[in-house]
Amino acid sequence: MKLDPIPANPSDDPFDDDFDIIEPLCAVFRRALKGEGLKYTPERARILDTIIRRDGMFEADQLLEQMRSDGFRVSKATVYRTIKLLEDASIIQRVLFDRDQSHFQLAYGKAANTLLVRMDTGEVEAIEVPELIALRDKLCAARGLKAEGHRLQIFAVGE
Amino acid sequence: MKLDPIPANPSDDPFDDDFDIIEPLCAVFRRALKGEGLKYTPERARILDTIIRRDGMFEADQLLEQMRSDGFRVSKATVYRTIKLLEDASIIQRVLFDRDQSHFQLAYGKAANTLLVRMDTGEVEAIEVPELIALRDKLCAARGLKAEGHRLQIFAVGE
DNA sequence: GTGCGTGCAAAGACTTTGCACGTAC
DNA sequence: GTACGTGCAAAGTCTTTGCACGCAC
Repeated sequence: MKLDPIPANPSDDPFDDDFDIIEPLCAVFRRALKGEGLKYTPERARILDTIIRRDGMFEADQLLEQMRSDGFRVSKATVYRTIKLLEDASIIQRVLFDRDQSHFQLAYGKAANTLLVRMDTGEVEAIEVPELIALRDKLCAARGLKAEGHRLQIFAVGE
Repeated sequence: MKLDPIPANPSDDPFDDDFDIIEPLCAVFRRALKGEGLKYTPERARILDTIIRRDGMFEADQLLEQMRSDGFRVSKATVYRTIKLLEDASIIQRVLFDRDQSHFQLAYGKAANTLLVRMDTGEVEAIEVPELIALRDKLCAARGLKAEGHRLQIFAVGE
């Protein structure tokens, strides 16, 4: 994929009002930015909105392509920079199951560190596994360590 | 890291006889290569041997550096090409917990899919967690799926 | 108005590939 | 002797960064 120069924008104003129809997360992001002395820009709002609409795993340039096909002017650099901010704000999290590219998913409000990956359909579902915390803490304690987090990916197929 | 040109070789003959002191895995690799009509070369033997001696997680250029400091002439390209062959032969497996680089580990004979990553020291230990299989199978069964594999990373610090 | 943000191009980091020469079989 | 392998350099990908202009606060 090799698209850097931004194509002309079909709609004149890239900043219109329905970009934040999903209020809560935008508010979270806004607050996080303000806390760092950073600004809530149309581009950042759009990017988060696009992520929310996708509602699934995404890659940086999927996001870029989708935004462009939706008629938004955004640069690759801004997408990457915003992804980093969203990660810092714990609104999205990096997944890492493909060696070529980083994948991300919404993470806010859930500790989505267990993924059920369907190898036949490609679907990825974030699931809750409370038992894992106990298991992980036990394993660490047995070695004199303190668990700070974990990540589990389960690969499955329908039967 | 930026070292491509191979430095002059301290020992004249890069191919001496103790490169395959650990017989079994070399034999496995040799057989796998023969099966594909490929050749068992000194470089390939050395690379596998170096991996076995390390006995832990490794990255492509760690391998390269170690081989060079051991006095072997090998190129980056050959290391990458051989890693791919070893992966195909299921002798090593790719780990993916760092977004910058692929990590690998010996895979032959064990299913090392749980990693304990020490965030303070950077150490990574592959551990066995039999309970995980049952847990994972249960989660899949509850959704009408069949588990094919899993991968767990636990992040911890000393206390 | 100031300082952060954006787009663009270029640089970076890891990995892959084309080519000519060399070697395992 | 032939086909595969190697080293080197260059190209490829994904991601990051320097810079000048622009906008949110």
